[in-house]
Amino acid sequence: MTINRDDPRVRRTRRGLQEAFVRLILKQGYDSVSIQDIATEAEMARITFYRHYRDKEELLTDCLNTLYEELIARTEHFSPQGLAAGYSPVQVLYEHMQEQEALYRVLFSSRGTQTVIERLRHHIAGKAMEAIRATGRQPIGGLPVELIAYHAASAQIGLAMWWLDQGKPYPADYMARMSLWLSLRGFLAAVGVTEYQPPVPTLEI
Amino acid sequence: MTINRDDPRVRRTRRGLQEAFVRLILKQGYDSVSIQDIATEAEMARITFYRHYRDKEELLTDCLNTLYEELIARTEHFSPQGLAAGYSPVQVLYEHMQEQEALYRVLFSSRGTQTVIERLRHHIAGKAMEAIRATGRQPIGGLPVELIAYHAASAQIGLAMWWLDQGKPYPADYMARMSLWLSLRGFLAAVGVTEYQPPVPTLEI
DNA sequence: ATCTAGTGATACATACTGTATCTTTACTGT
DNA sequence: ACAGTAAAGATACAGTATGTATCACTAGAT
Repeated sequence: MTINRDDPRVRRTRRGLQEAFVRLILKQGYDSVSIQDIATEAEMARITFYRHYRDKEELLTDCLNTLYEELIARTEHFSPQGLAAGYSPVQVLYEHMQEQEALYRVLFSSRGTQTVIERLRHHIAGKAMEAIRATGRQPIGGLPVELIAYHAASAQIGLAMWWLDQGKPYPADYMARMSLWLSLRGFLAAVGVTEYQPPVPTLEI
Repeated sequence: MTINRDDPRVRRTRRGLQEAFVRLILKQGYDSVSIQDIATEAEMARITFYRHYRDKEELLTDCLNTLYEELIARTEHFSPQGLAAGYSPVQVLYEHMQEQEALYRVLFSSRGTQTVIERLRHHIAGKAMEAIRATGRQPIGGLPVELIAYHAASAQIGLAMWWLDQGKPYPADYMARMSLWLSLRGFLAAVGVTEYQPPVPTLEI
């Protein structure tokens, strides 16, 4: 007696619940949204929620899975060569974010722990900006300093998370030097490509 | 009639609650820990929790703030020059993670939305690994391919989050090209430093 | 030794969760 | 168009978590 997802009533209901949930999360944050809230916002009986989802978590996953699958489908076309050629899966990500801004905001929306990570990232980015200023140079191509700094800070924190998650496969000291080196010198230098130097992006085409 | 934090009983209580909370989060995940659970684990009356914290969220913040302050204090010593010289705030981060592994696991521990980000990061890292293989070269200095890939993927996603958070200050297209370029060429190239090339880190000292 | 402030025990109102039962409404296939 | 079926609505209820109030107890400061 499972529910038939092709039934138009079911599609309406599920879509209604998903959209209501997204609106509420953006308005008041994930934790403080109750299932009654979702049902009320979607103008449905509370019990209808339970006919489709076990809990809030499952509804959230459902919302974001669709988003994820959509993005993945679009990046499948890319050949590895595309990466160096300028147009890349990253481009697809940004386009997709433009289209699905609300859902991406939910995806990235913070819970308690996230704000501390945010502050940490901000702090590391600040250190990076100091380092840039200390060189006494202007970034080439008018690259915004903030952007360079957050790029580096995100890489450092992300790699640190990966390291813990993987059960610390390398020594901490090696990771730290490695992580910094990669931010300083970049992907191409890491694989020994020196003959190809991609052009610096500029704001005005 | 606020509580005096210098009272040894208060310090004991708060520390007990914090430690109990961390244990429970690592065991069963943030969402499924109730305040009663925390009190039981800390061997205290439930009402004692409310005398110190408004809710779970506040306790979590308290736990992580201490961690954050500790880390920040240690990175304050660094001059900007240190960054290029090899020893950096990143090194301090990894050392701190070694010491406070449990708390960092809580900090990075995932909620629903996080696992989708995780999958996204994994996917982008996969694309990056394809790109590395497509060059037909071996990473210099025996750098692990996975590490290079996750470094890049984290930077891309982190910068995308920053972009949304800042209210999309630059065009999506520019961000995408910029973000990719930074990963490819790195921080030093971005600020036009070509005369200094930091040595590639190696595993064995 | 005494006063004070923090903790424990108990109780209670409220809100949320998850399920059960029955009725009403909307879709499907013929 | 209509009968059969499956989903949604209405109502109710048990179980649990939250947040607060009151009073008794006990550890710490002087």
